[in-house]
Amino acid sequence: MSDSITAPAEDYLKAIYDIERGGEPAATNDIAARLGIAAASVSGMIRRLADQGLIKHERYKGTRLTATGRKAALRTIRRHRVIEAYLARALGYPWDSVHEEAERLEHAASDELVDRMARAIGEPHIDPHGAPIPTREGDVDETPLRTLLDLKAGQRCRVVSVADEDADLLRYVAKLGLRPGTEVEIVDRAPFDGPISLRVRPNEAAVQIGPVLAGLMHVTAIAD
Amino acid sequence: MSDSITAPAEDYLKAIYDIERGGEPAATNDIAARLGIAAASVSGMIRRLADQGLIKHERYKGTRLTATGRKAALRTIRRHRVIEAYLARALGYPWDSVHEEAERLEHAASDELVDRMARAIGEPHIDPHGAPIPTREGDVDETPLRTLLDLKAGQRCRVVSVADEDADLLRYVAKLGLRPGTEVEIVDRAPFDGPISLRVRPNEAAVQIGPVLAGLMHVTAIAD
DNA sequence: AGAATATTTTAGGCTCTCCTAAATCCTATC
DNA sequence: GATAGGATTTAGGAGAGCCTAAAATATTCT
Repeated sequence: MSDSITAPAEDYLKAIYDIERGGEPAATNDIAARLGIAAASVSGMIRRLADQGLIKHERYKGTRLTATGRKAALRTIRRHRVIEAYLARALGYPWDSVHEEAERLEHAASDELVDRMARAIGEPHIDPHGAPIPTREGDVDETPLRTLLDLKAGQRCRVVSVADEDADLLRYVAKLGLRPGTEVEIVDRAPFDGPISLRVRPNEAAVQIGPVLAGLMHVTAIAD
Repeated sequence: MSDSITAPAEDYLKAIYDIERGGEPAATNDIAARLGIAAASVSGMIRRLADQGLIKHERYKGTRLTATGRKAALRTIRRHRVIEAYLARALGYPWDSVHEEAERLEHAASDELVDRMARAIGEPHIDPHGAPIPTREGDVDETPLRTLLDLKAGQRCRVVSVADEDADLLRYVAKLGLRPGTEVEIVDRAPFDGPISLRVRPNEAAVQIGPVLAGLMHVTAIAD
């Protein structure tokens, strides 16, 4: 069975894909941190994945996905995001709790099921957090996104996605009115990594968010 | 983690539950056959399940579920059957292919998801093969069912369920018009375990089925 | 450069779930 | 009531995936 990809292996591939999007090969430590396991355990799995031709690893340097590995990662990501979208739209799940359920289902659902789910909700191209859903063929929009940290006071933008799956955080974001799709104006930015002041709705008080949260809010600038 | 039930353990409990319905404690060999693994492997798992208090095992005698084990088995069976029903009704799965998908999902789906699925399709009490769905509380109809083998020529009955999940077999059963709910009359029974002749629809030719298939067809007699 | 620090890998262990081969126990038949 | 044949269990082993502790390598700082 050296060709079959186990559930943990799928998680590694997803993690490596995400980290690698930053440009650099994925460091062992970063993979370990993202998966919440010991770095030593990652070394072991890296060997197995490399043996399967899913990744390319240079000792002490880092890890990159091969074309095969990338495809496998995107398949898992598609499953995950389609399932999230389906749970939210077809079964009434709140957006802050779809992630956890999808995290388990993505390893058990067949491609057939995922396709049926996608069809049932009209072939969505984003998940409930605004992240793009890869196509069956493995194409995704990989345009690098800006976050609220990249904008200056006075600029306007639209929230595209929230780069975190923590339920509490998502609930907080929703409470502030910052769900994907929302238009926002940067009212003010305090210096020294201070809070950012946003106008979410005209004629309402601005809301303040810290730089950590701001860095998780993917946005597109809106030409004025 | 001695209290958490792994996916393989859930499969053992389901198997034991099914076998035990025959009245006798489940034999190691029968469990092995049903799960498609070596008998020696079953001995090992039996020890673990007994340690967890899920089963009672008497060496060389057999295995029975404890109350806790029974509850766990029924929870898994509920998951499985709700998922089957949901796949068929909400996602258009053909009845012959829901089993395989449900077999994997049942170990990954949360109770929350299963309940939402059940609600979405109107809290069904049977799955696509006619098998009863246990309630959230773990109650099931365990009335012993008769099969076509228990009836004589001339008797009429209604197909309740098909006790097999093989896709080809299910397709064949459907082709004969013998889906659960169908009314059937025994036209003739050849002796010496010969074929059984059934009238499925009035004014149509009788169909013949062998004793193996007949033994899988659960029915209730209809008072004439 | 050389030492201190951080990262990564190796070594050795553990659990789970499966395997085959060999013992052990039960039962049914002669 | 001994024994053959079948069922069951034990013994020993394998691979996945995790762990901690220690060794190896890379990087950073003085």
